[in-house]
Amino acid sequence: MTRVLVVDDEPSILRALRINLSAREYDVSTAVDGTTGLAAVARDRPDVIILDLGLPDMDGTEVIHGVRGWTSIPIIVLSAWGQESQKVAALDAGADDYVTKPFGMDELLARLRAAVRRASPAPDEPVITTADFTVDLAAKQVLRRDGSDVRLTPTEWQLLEILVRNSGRLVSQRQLLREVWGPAYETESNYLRVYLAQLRRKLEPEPSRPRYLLTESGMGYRFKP
Amino acid sequence: MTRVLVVDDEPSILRALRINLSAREYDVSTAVDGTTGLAAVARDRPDVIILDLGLPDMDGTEVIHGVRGWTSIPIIVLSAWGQESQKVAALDAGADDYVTKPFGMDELLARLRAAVRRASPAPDEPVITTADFTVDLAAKQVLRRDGSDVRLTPTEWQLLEILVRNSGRLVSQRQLLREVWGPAYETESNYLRVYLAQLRRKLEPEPSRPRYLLTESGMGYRFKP
DNA sequence: GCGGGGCGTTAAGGTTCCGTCAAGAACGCT
DNA sequence: AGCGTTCTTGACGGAACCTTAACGCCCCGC
Repeated sequence: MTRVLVVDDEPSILRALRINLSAREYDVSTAVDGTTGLAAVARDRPDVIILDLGLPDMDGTEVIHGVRGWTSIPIIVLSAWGQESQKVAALDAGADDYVTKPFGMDELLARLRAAVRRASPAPDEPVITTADFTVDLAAKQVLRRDGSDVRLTPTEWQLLEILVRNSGRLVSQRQLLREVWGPAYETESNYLRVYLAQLRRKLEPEPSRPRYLLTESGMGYRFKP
Repeated sequence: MTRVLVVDDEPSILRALRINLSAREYDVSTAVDGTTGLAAVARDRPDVIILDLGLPDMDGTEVIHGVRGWTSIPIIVLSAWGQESQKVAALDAGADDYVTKPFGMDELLARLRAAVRRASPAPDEPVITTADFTVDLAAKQVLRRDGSDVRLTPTEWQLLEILVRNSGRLVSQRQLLREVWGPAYETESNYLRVYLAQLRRKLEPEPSRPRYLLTESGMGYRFKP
């Protein structure tokens, strides 16, 4: 769940944001001035900060500098209309975006999504580990326990990937054939026998007695982690 | 020098931006519609794109999608006042920022700086070391173990940089071709064979038996540190 | 006990993919 | 304009890969 920290001294805005963000499955925390805001950043480590420039205790750019001193958490600045120079100063201080009040909630949410998207370029990096090997889907690599890597051909890899992505679940022969070879090959179960044997020879400690790549006779195959 | 591509059909805006950006040491190129804009992106590889949504030939979000399909170059969208929903659509399509016309030049410049700063930080370690050579991404330099530097052509360097930045991960041929030569060359795997051979001749102790620049037949290439 | 279907294994052919070389075109610099 | 570097393009031998067929095994029903 994405964590948002809102730093603003106006209760009405705080309330509006809390309601709208919570409704969209954000985890919201708030602070009413720069000092507690900086403390909250350090404590909560939010994924994104919404910062009002008009704070009672310190200048907005100071808060930005205070945050940028040690982290690159995205900051979206909020402030009253006009104030062109303030805008420039905030962006140059290290803010990521700027929204002028009054603002549309949809726009703020869109900018929020954009900021979070930019900050987290690696959406998922799944690695499946067994007692004998690890499968790294992002790197397209299989490593043995001793660190040596297993060379897989494109077809072998496609097959393994589907089975691993459905870890523990039974995958039917038809589905495997369709996803690897195409819909026209749904009955060529020969291919599966050949390639499963090759995968077992490369991955299983005892290929003749499979521990990870299991056959469910007449139905399909299953990867057991 | 930072390269900026401006896509807009209004000559006055084009002219104003060209003058202001050039004066601030940006390298400016322009395009007057979406089609030539997309072509210019592939050809010029700008560091940032300023895109007007009101183009004569295609919808702005289409242009954004066309760019986001293969690269994450920052996009700053320009458009007439109001149009809240357009704003949201553009940001969700992958734009990085949004400025409404009429805009202050100072604000645009500040947002430009913010976009460039976000896109090109050097947060990770820019030096990769192997037993035979070190790659310094920041200095764009490769040094042999004995200290002599390896001369790489621009294309060789681009290729090596992508592989090194994805150290250990498999990079598909399509991705390499797209990022080095552009989306139109996705099938020219010939180029990869030629340049990989050249890189190996310059970097590998035994070019015919590669240790760092590995081929995965039918899938892509991998840099192994 | 017998036959058949599903599965595992192996190996040979044919196809695709890769490494290598070289020559001409395009580019940049003086 | 001339020169050197770099990029593009084509061809070829060899390696890697996919397809296909054949054979033996096991389990199950008859």
